[in-house]
Amino acid sequence: MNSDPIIAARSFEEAEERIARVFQRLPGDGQQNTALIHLIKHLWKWLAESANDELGDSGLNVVSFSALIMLYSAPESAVNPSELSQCTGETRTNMTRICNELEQLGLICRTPSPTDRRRVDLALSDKGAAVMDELLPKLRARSGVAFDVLSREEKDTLEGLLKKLVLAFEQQA
Amino acid sequence: MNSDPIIAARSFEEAEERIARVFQRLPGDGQQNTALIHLIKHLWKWLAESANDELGDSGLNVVSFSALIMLYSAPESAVNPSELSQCTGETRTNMTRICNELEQLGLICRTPSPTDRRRVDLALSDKGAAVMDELLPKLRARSGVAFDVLSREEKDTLEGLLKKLVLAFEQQA
DNA sequence: TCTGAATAGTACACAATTCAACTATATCTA
DNA sequence: TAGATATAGTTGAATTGTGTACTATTCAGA
Repeated sequence: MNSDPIIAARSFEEAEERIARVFQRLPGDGQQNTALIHLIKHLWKWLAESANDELGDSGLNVVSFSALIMLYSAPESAVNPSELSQCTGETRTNMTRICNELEQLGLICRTPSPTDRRRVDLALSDKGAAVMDELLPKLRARSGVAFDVLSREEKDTLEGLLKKLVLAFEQQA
Repeated sequence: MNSDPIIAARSFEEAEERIARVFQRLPGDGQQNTALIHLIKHLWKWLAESANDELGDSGLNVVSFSALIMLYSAPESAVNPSELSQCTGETRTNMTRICNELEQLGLICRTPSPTDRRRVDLALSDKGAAVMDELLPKLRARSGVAFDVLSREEKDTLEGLLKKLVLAFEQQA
């Protein structure tokens, strides 16, 4: 889809070489932390690029899609833009804009909260649910292919380590 | 620094709850992959926000800083914008703009490559090196605090798993 | 060696995101 | 209960990043 993809390694060897090259240039202590940061960044960039690619002509991108996931997965309960921005890691400002888009696409409905007049309750529309029914399997398949290089145990280990880091980071903030 | 920080968990419990909440809303198969994606995204967002915060009033952000790291770590060899964009994961377009900024700040020098007349050789200026001498320890300290929740063995494991994923992803692309 | 394909760098328009500020409402506390 | 403080949502300006297209140069193969 992109004419100038960010990550364009052609082969296993090329990718390894690139990583090694980056590491060579980061001497001294703290090297491993820096390496981990680079890996995490590249991973996220790839995941985002890949998802955006798959979403293609749906009019969605990875951010609006992740907002829809949250609504899709909790159809019974009301969700507010602020919660959404917390869950997705986007700013509230950006979430407002994303909700505008999603509303214009007819994928979500905004209604004033009956209990807190500052709030807006968000919900998937029928059309929104249908779109997600179609898109979710596609996206899962795409990321699944790559994640399947890890065994079940490795995924569990990775999840544990990443959670540990996220919690440490957030505790620090 | 930011008035509206993306990640604003107040406590360990709150963060755990938030993660659990996200996971609750992602039923079905592929759940773990989605969980991993969310963790990676949040981690990268936190790292970027944290670094940007530390960079503060230096006039740099996490992207221009990572470009400078590459130049700082290879002072002897010439580096081109394209290499830089590969290493940092930014588009070439963006790297051009970043180099413009860095040049205006007097942190880097652009000289035409003597061997390939399409290329531009980039190098840190003395001022650029001085700035990095000052900033690098700060940034390393900041990220170190959080990464230190992991033992040496855990970091090695994490690095191994992340590398495996990056390579798998890039191979697929 | 000539020609077509690939690469490096860039400019410009456009898209996405953030920052700062504001209104309205709710909550907390003296 | 009054006043201060915090939260929810939004807007407009500014920043940051991308898509497309272009020139110049190099490279690879007929």
